[in-house]
Amino acid sequence: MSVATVPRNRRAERYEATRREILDAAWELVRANGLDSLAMRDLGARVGMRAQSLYVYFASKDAIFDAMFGESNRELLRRLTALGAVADPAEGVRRNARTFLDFCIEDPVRYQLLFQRTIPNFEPSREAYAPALRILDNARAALSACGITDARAFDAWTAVTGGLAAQQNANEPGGDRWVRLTDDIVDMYLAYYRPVTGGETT
Amino acid sequence: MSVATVPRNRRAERYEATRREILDAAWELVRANGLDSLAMRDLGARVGMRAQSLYVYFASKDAIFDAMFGESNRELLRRLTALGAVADPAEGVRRNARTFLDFCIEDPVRYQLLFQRTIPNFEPSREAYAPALRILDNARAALSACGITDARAFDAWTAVTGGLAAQQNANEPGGDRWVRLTDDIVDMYLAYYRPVTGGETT
DNA sequence: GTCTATATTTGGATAGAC
DNA sequence: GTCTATCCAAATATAGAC
Repeated sequence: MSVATVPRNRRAERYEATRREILDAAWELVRANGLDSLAMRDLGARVGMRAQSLYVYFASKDAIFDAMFGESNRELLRRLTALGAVADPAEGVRRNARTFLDFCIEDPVRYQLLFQRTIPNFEPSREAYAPALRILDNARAALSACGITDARAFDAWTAVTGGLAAQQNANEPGGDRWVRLTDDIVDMYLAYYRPVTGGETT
Repeated sequence: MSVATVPRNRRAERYEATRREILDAAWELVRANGLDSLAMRDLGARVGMRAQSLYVYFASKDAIFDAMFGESNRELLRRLTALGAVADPAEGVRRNARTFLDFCIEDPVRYQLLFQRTIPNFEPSREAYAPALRILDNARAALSACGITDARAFDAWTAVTGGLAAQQNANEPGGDRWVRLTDDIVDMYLAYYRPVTGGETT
């Protein structure tokens, strides 16, 4: 249990801190002006640099979006895995849905970046995208605990939960007109797709 | 029953025909290259004009998008009203959903224009948007015939149908992995939201 | 009604000095 | 690692001749 096995590297630390600062500024700007109008000039100004200096920290504008995409995905995955186990599998599904939807509506711009893919030419890297797969696995596991394992049923799940988020952000960002229906929608879904034998057994 | 009460105006007809030509070319271009990369230069070239000459027919690029938005909305409304009456109200709901979803997936770019609102700064005019309200009324009427009149239930309806379209176009444009679930989703929805007394009575 | 010419804006990115 | 100086490209839109 050594206290400091890894020698600190002040240069690298400073570099990382600056990257972090740039990303934070980027989030502020896109929340204020929209995803598509993030400009390197503005971003530089926000952190007290010229646009050109940003290229020391990020290879391109898309690399900045990619970092934002990646950290958002990791955050959602973190929240979902933090939920832990519950006795009632239906409650597990409900919590999964609520967590997902809270995440989607608390920052519409982040939602747009992750799920709408509206930035011209931007394609997330495999690394940034990876957590999304585990997020889906997480939902699949929650449904599986309810005895729902069918692939079509899972597609129906992504459609109904995604639909709530989409309607909310498109028609009433910041409100709760659609997301407050989450529990109803989960009830409706489980009533239809849960096998009558019920249950989490194999 | 006069045959030609309105005198033809060859000049105006030519003008309208050219506008139509420009819009058709715009549709071709956005389907090929994406909504956001529609450029006046390219559009001009497509119809054999310089970009500048397009301004004789449309005041701005947004005016072109607005015309596209309007005609798409009118087309969807036309299809929905053409459905007419059915004996079984549940079948009416199903047809409404199928018609809507077919429309959404047959042209993902049109879907994006109407429902994703991803073009920077573009806001449809009131006139172009108007049919959307009647499209919603149409769905409300179909559900109402099933005894579903609650506002929350209607929001749930737009979420589940919209969710199918969104998932399909986002994850598998051109495919049917999600839209083929339409009838299941309608069954699920009606099973949950239809009052047990059932029925189309007043 | 179409053209040429041009204004204007915007924004990503590189080279090289310090 | 930050700067100045540029480059380059793309696009919308206007003015005015023909």
